[in-house]
Amino acid sequence: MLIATWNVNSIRSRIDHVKEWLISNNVDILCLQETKTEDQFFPVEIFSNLGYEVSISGQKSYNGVAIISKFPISDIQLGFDAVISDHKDLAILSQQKRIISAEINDIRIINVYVPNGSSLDSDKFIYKEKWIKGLNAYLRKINLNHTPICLLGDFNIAPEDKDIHTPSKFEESIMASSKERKLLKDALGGELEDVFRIFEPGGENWSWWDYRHSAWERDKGWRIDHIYLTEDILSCANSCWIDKEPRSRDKPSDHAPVVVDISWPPTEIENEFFF
DNA sequence: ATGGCTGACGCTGTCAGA
Repeated sequence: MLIATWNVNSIRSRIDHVKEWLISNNVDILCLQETKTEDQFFPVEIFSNLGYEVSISGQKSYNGVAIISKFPISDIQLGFDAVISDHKDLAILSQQKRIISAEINDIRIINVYVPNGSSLDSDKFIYKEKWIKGLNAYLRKINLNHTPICLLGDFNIAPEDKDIHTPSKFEESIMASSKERKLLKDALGGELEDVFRIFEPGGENWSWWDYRHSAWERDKGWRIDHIYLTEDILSCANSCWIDKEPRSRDKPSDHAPVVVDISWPPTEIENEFFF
């Protein structure tokens, strides 16, 4: 089973790329970020005609997340609301459509678009901080159910220096600061593993290249799009990769999709092996 | 070479992203 995450920077501008990529890669579950459109304008039919179910949480112009799945989607949670209904910052966190989760094939899929934060001294950074703390509370609550979790999306944080093309140029700057890295680490709670790093421990693996400064042509990127798995599914993962092909195309998103291949559900043999 | 690109909105510019 293939699960993928892709910040498409407007689904309506990128629909042809997304459709072709889905077909040629036979992905089972695709989580999108920055769809940038209200639900009524989301091209649902294009995906349903390909045999996919679609769950969306969008807004005009900015943000927006969606789950596209070949398997039935159930127990959809839009935003933080239902999961952490008593959280102190819920009202402001709900203003931006940045998280959608659902049960698919007995896995809790949580698709996130973490705020960028602009710079560490901005109001937007305060929002980013609140948002990640909200995610932390959300994950603690979900994890009480002990369900397998796949948390994936655009985190707008490079977890380590090796996730940045020239780390010395970005010390303690946005997406690279120790403060953001700690917030993310705390939210993961020691239970969610960055599956890309299990298979690719080395550097020079980017998922985002700035549109400016010929960053793509010079391969000056960052790895800010991640897939995190709990141990129960992590042990079933076969590989994880960043597909740079869509970024090389004409009129691309500035992000490339990240894909994980999982043998799911686990076979009887594997169960016997484990227990 | 890091606010020297891109998309949305809606109009000839402004905001936001990262």
